[in-house]
Amino acid sequence: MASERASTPRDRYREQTRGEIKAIALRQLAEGGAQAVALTRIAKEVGLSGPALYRYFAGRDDLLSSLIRDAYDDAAAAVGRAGARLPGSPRAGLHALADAYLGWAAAEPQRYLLIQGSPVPGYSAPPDTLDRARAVMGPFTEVFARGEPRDAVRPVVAETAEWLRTDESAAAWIRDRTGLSSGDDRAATALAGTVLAWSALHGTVSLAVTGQYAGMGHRTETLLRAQTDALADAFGLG
Amino acid sequence: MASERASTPRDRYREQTRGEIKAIALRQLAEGGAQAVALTRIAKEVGLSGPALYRYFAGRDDLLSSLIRDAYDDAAAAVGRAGARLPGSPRAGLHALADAYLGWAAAEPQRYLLIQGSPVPGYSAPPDTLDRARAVMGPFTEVFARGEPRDAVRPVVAETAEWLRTDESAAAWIRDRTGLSSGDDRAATALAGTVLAWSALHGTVSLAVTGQYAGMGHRTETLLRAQTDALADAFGLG
DNA sequence: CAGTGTAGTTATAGTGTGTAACTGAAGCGA
DNA sequence: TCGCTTCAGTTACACACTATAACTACACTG
Repeated sequence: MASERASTPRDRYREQTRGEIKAIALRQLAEGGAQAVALTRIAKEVGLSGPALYRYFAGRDDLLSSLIRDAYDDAAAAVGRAGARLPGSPRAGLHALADAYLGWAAAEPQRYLLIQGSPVPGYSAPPDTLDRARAVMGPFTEVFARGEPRDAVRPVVAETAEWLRTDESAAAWIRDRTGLSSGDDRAATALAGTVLAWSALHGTVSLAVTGQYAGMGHRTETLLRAQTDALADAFGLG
Repeated sequence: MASERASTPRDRYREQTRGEIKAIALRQLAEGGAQAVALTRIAKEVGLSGPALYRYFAGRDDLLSSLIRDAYDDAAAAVGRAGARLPGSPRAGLHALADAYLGWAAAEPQRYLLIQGSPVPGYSAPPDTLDRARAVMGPFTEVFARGEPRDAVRPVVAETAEWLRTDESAAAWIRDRTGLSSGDDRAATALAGTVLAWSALHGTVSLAVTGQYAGMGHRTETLLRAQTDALADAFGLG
């Protein structure tokens, strides 16, 4: 995470302090959500006095952005690990990826909410967020590339094909992940499935993580499995 | 909303001031999200000085709770209006309800996030929230009561049936809405479909409302239609 | 060894929630 | 009508948090 190529002792010390600050911030995040990450209390804990933290982070937003980047990378790694050993059938692959996604979110609820929860107005995401968000969902493209869209999702595939025709960045991403050119129908299918999977996952996972299924007799895994199975049916995944 | 049966002039005055405060809070909410609702700035605007607001609301949480209650009622009314004139086919009915849900959320994004966004840790929802949340989704039960679950969603229906057997409050709710007894398979189908619809709607609508589809070539309506069509297929809605 | 950059300090400003103690007037019963 | 109570509203204050400014002291570099 923190580049260990720090040359001078000063740089090393700096990196170490930055790391300590982030570690405490991460704990505060886990305990009370983003809202609970407070520079003053971090400073007290790390043994510095208030404004000293501004030597290490430009401000609270900068610190949160750093946590957000790490969270995206961590989530992408978790989903990526599942993607690296996908089972043969696309449907089983989709389930494996969805389980990995839910598993990470359930293990790190506040970090999930940090990247997927409702953004606080006033906070603007760092520009590299799009790439990182794509990285999380990347493995899903490979699964849906093998789909054969049914009626329910055909309008989305059509819209996605149109999008791929005009957005070079999205086309390049799909090409890198699947090797499919933006003219290929399968590219649009892959991307459409990924977006729909993201939407479905987000719905169930965020409700689960915020405890809104509490008091209902549902296991989150069962709900998620139903969503992904319905999606797999809609994409004709075998 | 505000009971107009206030007897004494004092009560009337009080209700009026409460209304003014809520109106300003609502505007601040619309402009900057829940985080932007600040008692001090409300006080300045209404011409009072700070602590005076505590005569009208026990605190910031109390004011937000009041806005939350109103938002639930408003959302329930919007979905309920669609539910009152449902078309013949259950699938068309599901689409109409989903459109009404999305329509309300898109028209009032910050109020939608207030009730469905990630809750701020530290804030605890008022106890009558469950009833209000149920009221929003109520019309969906009638649509799914006519479903015939396919493989993808059968495990959820089974879990729901078990839940209905043990939770009298949930059973009573379904009975009131659909007239189905908790032993009836259709009761479990209705409730399972509603929970899955809630999850799918929440996923797509909250991503749309927080602008996370921006830059993608998707219309939210198309994505939502695909989700609901897939769900309709999974429940065999004609 | 002089000069520079940087980690750290205190002081201060600003914004927000919330409590305490007081003031003054409206409402009300005898 | 007098006097008590209730309540809207005030100022003063405590506390938490973000952030900037101005200063100090040390370490590194030429």
